[in-house]
Amino acid sequence: MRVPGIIYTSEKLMRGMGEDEGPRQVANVAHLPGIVTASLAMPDMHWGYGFPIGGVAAFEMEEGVVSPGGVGYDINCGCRLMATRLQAEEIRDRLQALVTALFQNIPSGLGSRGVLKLSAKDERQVLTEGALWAVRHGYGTEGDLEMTEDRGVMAGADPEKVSDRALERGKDQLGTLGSGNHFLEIEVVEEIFDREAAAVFGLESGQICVMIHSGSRGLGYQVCDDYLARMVKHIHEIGIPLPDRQLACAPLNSGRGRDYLAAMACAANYAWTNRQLLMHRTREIFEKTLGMGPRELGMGLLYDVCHNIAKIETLPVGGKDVRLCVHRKGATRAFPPGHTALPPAYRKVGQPVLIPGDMGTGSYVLAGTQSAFTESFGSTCHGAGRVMSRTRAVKASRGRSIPKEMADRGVIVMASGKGTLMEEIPEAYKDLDEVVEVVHRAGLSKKVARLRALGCIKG
DNA sequence: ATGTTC
Repeated sequence: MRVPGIIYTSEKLMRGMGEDEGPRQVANVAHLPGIVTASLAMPDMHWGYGFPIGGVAAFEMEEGVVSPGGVGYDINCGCRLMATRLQAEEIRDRLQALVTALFQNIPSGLGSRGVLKLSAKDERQVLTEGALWAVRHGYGTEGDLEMTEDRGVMAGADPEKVSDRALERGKDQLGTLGSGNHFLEIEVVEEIFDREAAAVFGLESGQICVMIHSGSRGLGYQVCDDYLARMVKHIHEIGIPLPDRQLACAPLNSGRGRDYLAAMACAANYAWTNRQLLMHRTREIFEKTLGMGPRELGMGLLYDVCHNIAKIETLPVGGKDVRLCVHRKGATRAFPPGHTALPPAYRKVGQPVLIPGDMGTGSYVLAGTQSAFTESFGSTCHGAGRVMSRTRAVKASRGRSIPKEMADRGVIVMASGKGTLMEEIPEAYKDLDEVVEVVHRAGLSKKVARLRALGCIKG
């Protein structure tokens, strides 16, 4: 190991990890060339492809590497939260109608196709412009871009570096939710922990919000797969033996490294466009179902932030500002108060951090901190994190009616695939409250509000 | 996460 491994966790969460390979993977990552300070993991960490999910690793630009496994298969998987002007009691009687309408009008599930069929030219524009493409075509407003991390566009995207197969998979999946842990959820603000930050973010108790958790769909998957294959082929050129082939990577200053970053940026832009379209459709569905106008409904974007990405960022290392390639795989950016990357409206309190829970549980809104900036490369956790494999979860769900169990917990869940619900049972995940408590106490982000799920659509 | 191994 070139640097230490550091896991932010609690005794309870660590015990729950059992034989999980995550901690070993934290150590494996610490072998990579150019890694800076430490290989980190957040309390929601668990086994992933090469790098642990919930992992953070930063590499210096000259000697360092970029690794597709350090980003994950779902490039720019992330969350966006919309804050409505509605109070929970106003929509109690319309909740089922809303969930049904969302389920019927938002394509979800494995291989789902969207309403849009992109021309080759439009798809290239999506890949370079990101969420701006959606806004230019009438799906949302300039204000939405203001509240999206990096305004919903990553620089350096080059569609020439994206394979024909990835382009093919992407052309009809825009505006689709996907499968697995992805969801669109109607939630109510249940508890406020930080009144000042909540007020700045426009959150109040009893308020209805909508959380969208989705990513870059088949296109991002294909980009990851293509570049893993290419990097594994040249793995010997790294010059040192790697503890795991799944750590396949390329020097940041190599052709392969630059090509991956250019293709990854395309997938990131696709994901931001996707969440922008999902949000626009959600606004239309709320308006139609409730018979209300946009003014009355609110439904402004509170924030959109990704949790699977590699980004070139300037961060303090040993008291000096250094340009680094920060890999966040199942980890969320959590930039501090005053940082220029934040929308001016939020600069006083820090970046909104959106933490999706497991199915039907709800979400947290946190705020980024100065300690995250100096300690964890401006990063915090990304969710509850699996504690059970998908296959184990399916086994544990046999003979049960998951929708009924969710209904008994007071959450309406509609899903296109029965298998997904079985994989996503709450007991397959860690305790979200415990995960958030760890990052809060460690100072990596501070609790602002907890939202409880009311209705949820899934793949 | 993923047209769940073209």
